[in-house]
Amino acid sequence: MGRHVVTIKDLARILNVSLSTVSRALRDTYDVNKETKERVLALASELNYKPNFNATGLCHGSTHNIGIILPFITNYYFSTVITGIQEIAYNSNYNIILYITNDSSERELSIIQNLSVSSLDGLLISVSSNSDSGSHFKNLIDEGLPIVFFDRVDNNIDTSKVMQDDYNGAFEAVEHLIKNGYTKISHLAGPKGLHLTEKRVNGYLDALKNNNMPYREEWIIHSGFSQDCGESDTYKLLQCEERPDAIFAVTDQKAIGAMLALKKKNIHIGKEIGVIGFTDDPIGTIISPSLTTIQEPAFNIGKICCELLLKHIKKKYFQPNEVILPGTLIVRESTVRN
Amino acid sequence: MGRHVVTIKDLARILNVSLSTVSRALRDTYDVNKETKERVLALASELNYKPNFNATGLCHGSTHNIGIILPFITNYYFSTVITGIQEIAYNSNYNIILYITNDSSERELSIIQNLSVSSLDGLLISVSSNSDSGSHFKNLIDEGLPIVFFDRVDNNIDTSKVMQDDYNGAFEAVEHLIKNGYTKISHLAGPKGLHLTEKRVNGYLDALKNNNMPYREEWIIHSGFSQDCGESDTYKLLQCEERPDAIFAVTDQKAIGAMLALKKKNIHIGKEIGVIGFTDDPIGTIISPSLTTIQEPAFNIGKICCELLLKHIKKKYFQPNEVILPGTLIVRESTVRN
DNA sequence: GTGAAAGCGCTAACAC
DNA sequence: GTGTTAGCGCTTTCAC
Repeated sequence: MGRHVVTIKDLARILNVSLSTVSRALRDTYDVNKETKERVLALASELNYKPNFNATGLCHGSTHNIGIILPFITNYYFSTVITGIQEIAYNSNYNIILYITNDSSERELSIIQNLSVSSLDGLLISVSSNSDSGSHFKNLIDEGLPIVFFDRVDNNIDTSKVMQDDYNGAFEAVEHLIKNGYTKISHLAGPKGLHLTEKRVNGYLDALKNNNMPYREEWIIHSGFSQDCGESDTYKLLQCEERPDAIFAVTDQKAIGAMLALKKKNIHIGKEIGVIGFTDDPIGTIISPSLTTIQEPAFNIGKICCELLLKHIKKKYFQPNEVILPGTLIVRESTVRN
Repeated sequence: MGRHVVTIKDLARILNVSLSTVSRALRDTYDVNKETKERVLALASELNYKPNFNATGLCHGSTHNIGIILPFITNYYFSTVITGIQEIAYNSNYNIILYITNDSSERELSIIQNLSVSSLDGLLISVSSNSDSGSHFKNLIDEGLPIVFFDRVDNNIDTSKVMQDDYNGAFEAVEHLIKNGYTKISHLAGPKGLHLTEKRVNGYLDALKNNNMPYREEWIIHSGFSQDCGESDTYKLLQCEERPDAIFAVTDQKAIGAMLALKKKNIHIGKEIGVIGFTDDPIGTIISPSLTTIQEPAFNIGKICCELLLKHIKKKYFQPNEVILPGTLIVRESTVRN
């Protein structure tokens, strides 16, 4: 009961061999008498021996823990990314330690400042809006901690990054609207200062330009990622001097907010105003009309950023790598002008 | 660069005092000369000293890590519970290590078997469907690891549990349907063998009985928690000899599936067939008609189970505690017979 | 009030 | 092929 866990010492005592022999047998390394090894392994499994990670960690200077710092887990995108990360980590025998910032830059800062570098082998990060933690990330990197950014990256830091193709996704979304006959296309953008926001805005602007479509400053509104922001921004859009006939939202969440606003105003989605999102949250198939969107490869982003991090951990000087995964246009009802 | 992290030794050398003095100063314990202490603290903060958790863990036999084992994180309920857990853990300086079973009992088993008890101070668990890990949980407990179950509990194990009031929630859901004039009430139940499933079934049955409502075996269908299950089960329900006029679904996800099926069959939700769920997933306000449901206190469940676990960790023989949190009926459009 | 030394569980030279 | 020993970073007696 009293929490006595079996140690290597117990095994050695019982089998009447030395600690090192047990250690060697357990790790299947060096030459150990086959028979001895089998006896050790048998006893270990019988007594349910498990190595103490604190001890192995101390010896190796490693912990088999990787940290994840991200804004939220309560949305489809992030929870799916984590599931992807976890898939790779699990198969490679790494634990994942979760830190949630609630998209608050203060919380993010406090997490990083209190982070014990020695209790982590590596770190996966998606920064908060208005993050001012750049220099702290740099400190961590200087202390030798491998870091990979995903989705919301900090562009001033030279390390590996994994993200969807924000620019081309936005470009494709807007071209889709244009092809379907919409001519006054607005954009519900993300918070300013986020790399992802900027990329999607640029994709939006370039698609308009490339197709000689009109652009008005009042058609682009920056705010948070929430559904509520999408809803209230849409009311503003409806007040525009020149009312838009289509909305490209930076995320599905905001697109859903927009649709709710349009419904409340009895505006026919698709026919009167087209709506396209970005994510492919399953909710887009449940809402009516269903939501056209750019699908993000969330699960793969999780897998790939974890794989990349593990490479960094294994090779001391692995070259920083930037991976950009393409999105896929998924056409549904919200952009059909029937 | 070469990953040299500042240690207590560095501080001692630089300040020309002994290791123990530094250690004592840092932990604000024993008598340390006020001035010495200040010097140590100043240098520590200047050099950004962080204790090595592996080392402190080894000394104390503790790690400040708590594990969470659960089926999924990609749904509203679980991701919200985790956010609650994280809130408490963060404030108490504990890390959370995430293990996802994908609702597979094999994966769950493998996770538990490979769990190094010595790398965890405690464990929070929501079991997978068809879990057969009971005896393994018992082993962990015998080894002295504090465990708290939440939501999906294993009833054969004597330890703390935190859950919503499944029985009364179901009871209230069904009474609500009855009050609104529905008389042939069906139940899309969860997988057999899960305590939660059973409780909700019992609440359903007792509410029918108490109100002298008819009950037919064909009106209750057991299957998984997914939306797809809800959808296909609903088609079965529509084939019943005596077609039900209301559906109580074990979760909002299944209720959503049911609504989708009803919509495809052009059945008027509310008027022809009422639908009520259990969770209060935000999607219930987005779908049309909006979904009546029993709200689960997911965030609080997370907070409370984490608080309870911390109590177990601190007191060696803390009495197992069963906490049951009430749900709240939230009436929306899907149960209105307009 | 401070230092020396042992030890947490394990690994890794270094002997033999 | 196996044992001995030092040491990872820190805490904690036990001296002084």
